[in-house]
Amino acid sequence: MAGLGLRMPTNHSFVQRAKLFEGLDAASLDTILAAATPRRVPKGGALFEQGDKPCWLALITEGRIKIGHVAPDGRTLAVGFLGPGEIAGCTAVFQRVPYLATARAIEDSGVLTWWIEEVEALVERYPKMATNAVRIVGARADAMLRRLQQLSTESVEQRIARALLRLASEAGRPVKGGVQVDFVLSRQDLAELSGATLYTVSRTLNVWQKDGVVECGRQRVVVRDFDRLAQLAEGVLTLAAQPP
Amino acid sequence: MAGLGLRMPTNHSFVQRAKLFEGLDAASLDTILAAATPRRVPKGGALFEQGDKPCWLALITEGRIKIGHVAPDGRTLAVGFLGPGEIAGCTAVFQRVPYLATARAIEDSGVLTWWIEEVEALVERYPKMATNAVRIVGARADAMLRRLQQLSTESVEQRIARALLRLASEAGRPVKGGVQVDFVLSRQDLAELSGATLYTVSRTLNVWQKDGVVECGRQRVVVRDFDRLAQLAEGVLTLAAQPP
DNA sequence: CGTCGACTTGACTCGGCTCAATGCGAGTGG
DNA sequence: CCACTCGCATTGAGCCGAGTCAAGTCGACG
Repeated sequence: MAGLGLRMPTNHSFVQRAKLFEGLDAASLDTILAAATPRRVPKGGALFEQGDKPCWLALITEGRIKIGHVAPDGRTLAVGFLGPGEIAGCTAVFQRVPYLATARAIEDSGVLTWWIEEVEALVERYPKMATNAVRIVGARADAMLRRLQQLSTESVEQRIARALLRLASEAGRPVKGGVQVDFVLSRQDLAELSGATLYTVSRTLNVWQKDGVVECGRQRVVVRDFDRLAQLAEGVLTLAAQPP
Repeated sequence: MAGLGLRMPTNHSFVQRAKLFEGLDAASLDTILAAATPRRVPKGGALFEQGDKPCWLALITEGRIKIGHVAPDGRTLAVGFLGPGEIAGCTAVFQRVPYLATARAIEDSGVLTWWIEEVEALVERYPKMATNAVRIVGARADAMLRRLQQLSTESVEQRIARALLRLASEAGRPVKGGVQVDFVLSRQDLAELSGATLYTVSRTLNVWQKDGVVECGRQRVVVRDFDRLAQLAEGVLTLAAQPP
């Protein structure tokens, strides 16, 4: 806690805004913040690894964390990308089961962490946190169910469109002529998010680019036409290989 | 509460064993049971429908409930089948969001229900319930993630094998020469569980039957060889259409 | 300037979906 | 007790979306 200097107020505001601490008064928030350890995670570093027993909860203050799950056969599924204000590790920590995914920084990041013992003590002291946790975990379960539904009924093109739409709205930065996903995003990442191969993602993106829906470069995607991307996601529109 | 007669002790034991009420003392359990309304749900009846605003939580005491999610385009995904001792509706009720799936009785069933207002009052009074709820919802999120992984990386044959394996171990009744899934289970149901079509399920099951792994009839499946079914689930073994 | 990782593109293959026809078992009502 | 019927299940033929593999090209960075 000592030596944080100017960063303290910033951390305070993150804690204040986090859904997990919603409804708590200023004094409680102070106590909670006092129990946190700030950490830096370099690009490529892991916050926790799939299979590790749960040791801490992390509130992201800066940077971007990729949550990924790898199957026994080595194939990877991207669960999501988390940014400032979001919490990583909560399903594992609150359930006291091993992390079911790996959290890795895709750029230099900063987080606040709470040891699992502290989390449990805090929950005991502030029961409101438990009900907040149910909502957070529940929302995650809902999101999974929706993805499951989409994966089993929709085409790859639709799923890629949905993934992009979500990224652009959650982590979009306005640039001239569109909205850019605000972190490095490879074709491989998009493939892992949408349950496709990087080849199919590449082809699809190029077709869309020719039609002006997106503009893309090396590890970078700009959404140019939200409406048409939404239509692609709904399956109303298809651009993926029509005969000449 | 009056007029339950002999059923009371039975209900009590269900409440006692439910994960949601774990760690509560007898007096608390009595209070909780007193707040419950027992209900009968006829075969085909709905306990709640996808999209309804959450009104109650249900603990199943008898019968079998199918949880299904339908996509806008009408295709259905089976989330799972719940039996005695399991709880339906908890993700929606604790989050206070509309039910994201429909719960329908596939045979005449009995449940204990708690109105959402009562649930919230009980949680307020017994904070332990909130932490139990986090675990239940978290386990559901985990299960979804695992299915998502399987759906995006494994073959249809593997997924059907997994679905059957789970059903047989969760709701299996020993019969001579194997374990039978203890409720009516159509090919369509298996398809919705594994993300396949009923045609593929039918074909797959027939191949397995010829090899003695399962035995199946109208809305009925008996697992004869657990080991080989497990191998099929892991992808170590394949029976699905080898050339003569 | 060389190397390496990200990306593109083409050719080929095939698992599993679609559609359509038919079979079969279990209730139901005469 | 039989015939009807309805919903579940089987089976075949055909096709196509998307995965796989193999060569590339391009751009960044040391």
